[in-house]
Amino acid sequence: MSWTDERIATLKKMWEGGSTASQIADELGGVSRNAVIGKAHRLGLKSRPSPVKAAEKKKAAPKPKPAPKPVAKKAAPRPAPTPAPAPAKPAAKPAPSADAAIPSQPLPDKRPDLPKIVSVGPGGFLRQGPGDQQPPIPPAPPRRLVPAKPSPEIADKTSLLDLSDKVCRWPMGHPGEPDFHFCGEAVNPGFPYCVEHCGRAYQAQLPRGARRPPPPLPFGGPRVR
DNA sequence: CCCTGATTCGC
DNA sequence: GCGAATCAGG
Repeated sequence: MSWTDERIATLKKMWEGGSTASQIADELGGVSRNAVIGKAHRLGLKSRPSPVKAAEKKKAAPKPKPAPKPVAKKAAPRPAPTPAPAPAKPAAKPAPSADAAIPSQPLPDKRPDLPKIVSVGPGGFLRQGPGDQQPPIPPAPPRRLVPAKPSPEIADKTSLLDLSDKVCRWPMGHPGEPDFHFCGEAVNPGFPYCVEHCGRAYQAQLPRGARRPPPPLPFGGPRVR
């Protein structure tokens, strides 16, 4: 297996999305977890909450004066850009007598700060049937759209990075090919594909013997692994 | 043990 | 450049 643009794109996307190297490797197929990590490093991607590095201790890193302010600011005192300190504690909390002490709920400080789940199907499209497709997907990753537009050739094509739940995810061409992209048409509401490709994806089962020529599967068939 | 990512090093 | 082997923390 070689690192094609598409595979690298997927690697980057998933890596930055928080997927583990194992997940990425499994998704890409044909590569090991180590290969993914190695590639990620070579690409300049790095770190992220790594269990091993998390235990990094601070040693002799004296940085008491973080005041490298090269910009000589004139008489324009900044109006406190970063206030918002935690409400510490209001000195004295007037306890209402010795009774009627309504025990404030401990409130288990739950923070929905879950890691983004990046679930990319084989080839980068999300599979779902007409019947079962609803809640799980919406959490559209608040991915930040970056100026990543490397390939001018496919500038007007729908790339893996352009997929959303509003555009047709039908793959055009094959992953690995330089012009591989996705349909990108407006989806048939409720489906991951546009009307035309829904017709391709969801075909009524015909009686035996009356089969039509093989409907082209995405990518030309399931991946062999 | 399992998992994780980091690093090394022969290819 | 690649990735298995190895290392090291959780």
